Amino acid sequence: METDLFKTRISEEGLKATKQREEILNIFMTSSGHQNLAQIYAQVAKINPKIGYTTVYRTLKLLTHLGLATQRKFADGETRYEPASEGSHHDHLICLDCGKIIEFEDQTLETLQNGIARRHRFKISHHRMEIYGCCEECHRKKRMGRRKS
Amino acid sequence: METDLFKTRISEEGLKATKQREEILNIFMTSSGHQNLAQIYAQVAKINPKIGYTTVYRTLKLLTHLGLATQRKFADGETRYEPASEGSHHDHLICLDCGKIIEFEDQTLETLQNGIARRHRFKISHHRMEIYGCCEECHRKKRMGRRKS
DNA sequence: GATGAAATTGAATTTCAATTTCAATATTGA
DNA sequence: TCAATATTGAAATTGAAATTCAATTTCATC
Repeated sequence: METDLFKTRISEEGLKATKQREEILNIFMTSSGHQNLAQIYAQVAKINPKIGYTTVYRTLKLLTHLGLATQRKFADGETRYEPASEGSHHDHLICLDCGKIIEFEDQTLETLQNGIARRHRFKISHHRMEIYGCCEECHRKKRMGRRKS
Repeated sequence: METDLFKTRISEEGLKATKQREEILNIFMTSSGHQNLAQIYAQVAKINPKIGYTTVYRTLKLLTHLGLATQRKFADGETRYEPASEGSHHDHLICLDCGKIIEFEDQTLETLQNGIARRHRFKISHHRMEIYGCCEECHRKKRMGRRKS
């Protein structure tokens, strides 16, 4: 379980492993990813309603700091979190109709960005690539709808 | 001047061309781009302090709707605007040290995203690619600083 | 140029997520 | 166990974005 890594990392930082943090960690790590705070809090509250919103907020911030979570901001401006264990680097396809977020990895993209950076004498820290549009499912639904009318 | 296109577009939409809008448009179109509302408002206020923050806010929203401005949200979450006339499509290199935003265009990237979308049976509307890191200037400064100490 | 319906303005307010405060409580090492 | 220190969670605060509404302006028509 991630709990061990969590305990190690947390004591390395001189912080304390609490019931709440472990509970939030477990729920979060087994969650589907790309959730906003309200969604994560809702999951936590279902299991332990005594844990406050603030604690969930601070724990996600902590997990991000510890490298166990990744914070994402897509075009809608909401802050979302995903467990950091999922394939170290990937980008996203985002459906504008249903909000579905699909992850993808592309080695060519990584190579390409190196070239772009080199041309501008820019030292890369990280990048972000998002493709917005319509997912297969929504596209199919649209076609169906058109046919019916 | 863009004012003519603005007047055309605005009457097409059944809206009205006002002094404030024209003034904001002129200031914005000749600005350096990638500014947030507060920065644009500050520029406007310097020239005409009677124009309210709200009007600047609504005018930028309007210009975006008319296709004369583009709204951008980078990782810091701030909403920025750039005149839409600048090369129709481009992406950004963002310096984490000085905040500089460099635009780039890359045809290979466009081709690449088409492939990614096709593999996921995804219909592209648009994309966003940002590379974060350190610009040449800041990198040089860092090296200098290190040498001195 | 005058008129009035409709749109716009701008100060103030509201919204809402993100963040901070602070007193009560829990954790950890000695 | 104890004390030092960190954490919790309700409530308050912040700040950008968005809305409200009375006063004002625009513009097509006369």
